[in-house]
Amino acid sequence: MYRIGELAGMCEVKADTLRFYEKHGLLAPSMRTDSGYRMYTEQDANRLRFILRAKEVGFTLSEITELLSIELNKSEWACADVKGMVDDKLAQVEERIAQLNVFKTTLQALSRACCGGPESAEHCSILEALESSLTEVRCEEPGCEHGKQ
Amino acid sequence: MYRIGELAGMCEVKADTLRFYEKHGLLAPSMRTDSGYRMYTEQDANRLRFILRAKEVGFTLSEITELLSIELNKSEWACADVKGMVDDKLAQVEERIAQLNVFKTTLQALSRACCGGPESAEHCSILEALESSLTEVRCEEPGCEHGKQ
DNA sequence: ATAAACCTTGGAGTTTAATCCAAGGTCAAG
DNA sequence: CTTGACCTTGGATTAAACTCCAAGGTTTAT
Ligand SMILES: [Zn+2]
Ligand SMILES: [Zn+2]
Ligand SMILES: [Zn+2]
Ligand SMILES: [Zn+2]
Repeated sequence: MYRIGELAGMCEVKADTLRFYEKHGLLAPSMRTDSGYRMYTEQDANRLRFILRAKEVGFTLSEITELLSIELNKSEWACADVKGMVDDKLAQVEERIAQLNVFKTTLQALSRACCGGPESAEHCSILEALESSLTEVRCEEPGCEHGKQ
Repeated sequence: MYRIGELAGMCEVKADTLRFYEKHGLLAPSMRTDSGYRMYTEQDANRLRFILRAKEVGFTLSEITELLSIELNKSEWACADVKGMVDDKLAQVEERIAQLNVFKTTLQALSRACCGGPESAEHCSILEALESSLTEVRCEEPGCEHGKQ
């Protein structure tokens, strides 16, 4: 049996986080002492580890709530349900990666187009691209060939 | 000159968003009518387009505020300053992509390990992995070979 | 002259995942 | 029997970027 601070220390979260999880229905201690202290069992600790592992994979707390409700009633759910959640999350992650790759490509083009020198940004091709269009990225600084064919 | 709704429609944002940008110092209309209506000039519209392009690249509004302050005082800044911001953002984006790739890899392993069939999730390898460790991903369903060497 | 479509303001709500605070109660050591 | 470390509660705050609302004023067209 662990007090809140012990369990928190063990799992490298803050006690506040455990209270937060309790308030949001993810993890309640199995007991309280007579004086009201939360006492977590080993089973509670395992539940917390489940939560933290699911977070590592990118599930939100509300998705984890769903996962937990499956987990403690496994026989009423099919593999398909569980795998569906994983695949949905995978699709979300992939979509976000794709969007970030668009950002990345544009940022790389902007970076390449600017000489990054100490001269005035008056003709900085990054600013000019943002002013007019992200598709035209060329450095106009005299003597600077960045971004030019 | 555009009324707020016109400019919003033109740039495919909501009028509320323009009021929000004004409250946060990103974009104020150059004039008001006698009755208090916001009137945006073509220059204001260009500033909005600048903001929206910067958002497309993944800058936050507070970064865009900084970018705008450079943009309207270009001569006091160097190319290095501007490129520095782009490169910082690029590094952030790359870091986030790397984290998401970790999620993705683990999710793929989880997905591969589960048969996704209609049978009970009692022995679902996804749940088991979350219960014990993300590194052990194997399907224990009788007859199911997913995730097994 | 009246209805529809637009605009104004201030303020509250949304989402996510905590984090922090104040005022007070509990427990073990010395 | 008093410190100090720990615990309790409820409620406020954070960041980000909107989004919505109510109550009322303005414009424009019919
Ligand atoms: Zn240059
Ligand atoms: Zn430059
Ligand atoms: Zn299976
Ligand atoms: Zn399964």
